[in-house]
Amino acid sequence: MSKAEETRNYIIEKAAPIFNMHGYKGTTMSQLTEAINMTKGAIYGNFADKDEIALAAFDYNFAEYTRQIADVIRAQKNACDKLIAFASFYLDHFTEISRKGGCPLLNAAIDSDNIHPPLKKRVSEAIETWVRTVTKIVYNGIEHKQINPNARPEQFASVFVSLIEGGIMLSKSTGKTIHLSRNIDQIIHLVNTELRI
Amino acid sequence: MSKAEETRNYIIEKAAPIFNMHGYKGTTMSQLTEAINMTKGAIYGNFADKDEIALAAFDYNFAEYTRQIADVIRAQKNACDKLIAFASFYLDHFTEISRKGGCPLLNAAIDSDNIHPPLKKRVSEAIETWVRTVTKIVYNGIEHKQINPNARPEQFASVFVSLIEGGIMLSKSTGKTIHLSRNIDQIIHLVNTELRI
DNA sequence: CATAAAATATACCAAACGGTATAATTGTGG
DNA sequence: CCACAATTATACCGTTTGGTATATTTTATG
Repeated sequence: MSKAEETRNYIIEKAAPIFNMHGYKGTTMSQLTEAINMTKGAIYGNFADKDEIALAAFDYNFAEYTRQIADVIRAQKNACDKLIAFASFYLDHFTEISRKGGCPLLNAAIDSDNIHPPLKKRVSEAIETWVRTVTKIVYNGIEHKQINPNARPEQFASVFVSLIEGGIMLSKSTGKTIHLSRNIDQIIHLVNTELRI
Repeated sequence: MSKAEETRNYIIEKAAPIFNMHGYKGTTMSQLTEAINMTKGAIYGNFADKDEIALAAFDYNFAEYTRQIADVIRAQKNACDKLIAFASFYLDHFTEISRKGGCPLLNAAIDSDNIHPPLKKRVSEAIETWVRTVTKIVYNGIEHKQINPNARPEQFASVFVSLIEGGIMLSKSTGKTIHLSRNIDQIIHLVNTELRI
């Protein structure tokens, strides 16, 4: 990794939580220079504009979650257990997620809407990727006779993602973890009663 | 209603969708003067600062939904039907909701986080009010022997609100109504299989 | 170790930001 | 219809915004 790449990664790493916490418009170059500990000239030597940093920051945040979720899923063999581990990840790490400003997917989806089309497009794709991941787990479960063949994978995926995102929103906003906790319970209940064979 | 009140309401009415679409930081006084068709001096003659307009705009948006939802709920007698009508409202009016920038509760919750504590507090209270409304419907249903006494009202309420908000987020971001549609189906299914007697 | 190239800091820019003092206008009660 | 008060428009303020030209420093290479 060249020096340039290293610096670029360092900037993204520091900028990512700032953008996630304050949003695109809410994040200023001054905040970034302070957090990154570099001058504006230095940052602009590595990025064309604020947009490019914001997009890279979102990609970084999303990749970080993707990586962690992938680990959690891989650790389970049964499709139902994969889904439960997936959902439980958010409850188990809620404090940390909260400290970093909440779910980047949810934040960026709301934040980019009407103010940043390129970011919105990227968020939209990330969401679809995520829904597809859940859908695939269910299909695989059906294939391996771990999940009821009457299950509707797409239907389940939308509900699954919504319960997680909705739960994070409720718990983050009210400061009460119980909402997310109830939603994860619901997911586990759904998995065990409607999916699991 | 005095002239001053009338003007104040007019300003709020015009400002509300702007704030809902672009967020607090994303909304500028220039955007407001243009939409309201008044000069900055005139607006500042009716409001102390941007904050006051933003808070009033959120209250307006929330009240607007509260009013419509109340009508929809009142139209049904059975608690289960109230819940289904409540949820269906969002699917039936999704196009309009989308055009106005999505759910104000969700938008303001994300938008105010880390950048506007007074607004965040108000959003938090609004969310709790909303969850409590759903909870009460379930409790009333149990009381009137329309809902299974083993139902858990608080659990259901968190799931109910999350499925709606999560569905709006998914559908709004991806541009595909199907996500919200699946979630409303899930709510109806839950009501009919787990709540309804 | 000299030197060219790459990266960073300094100092600045125009534009847009939220906000305000004051003048012009409009509405209103006698 | 006049006079006073309330409202709105004009013109401006200091600050901050994202961004850049240029000087300085650091890094890599022969």
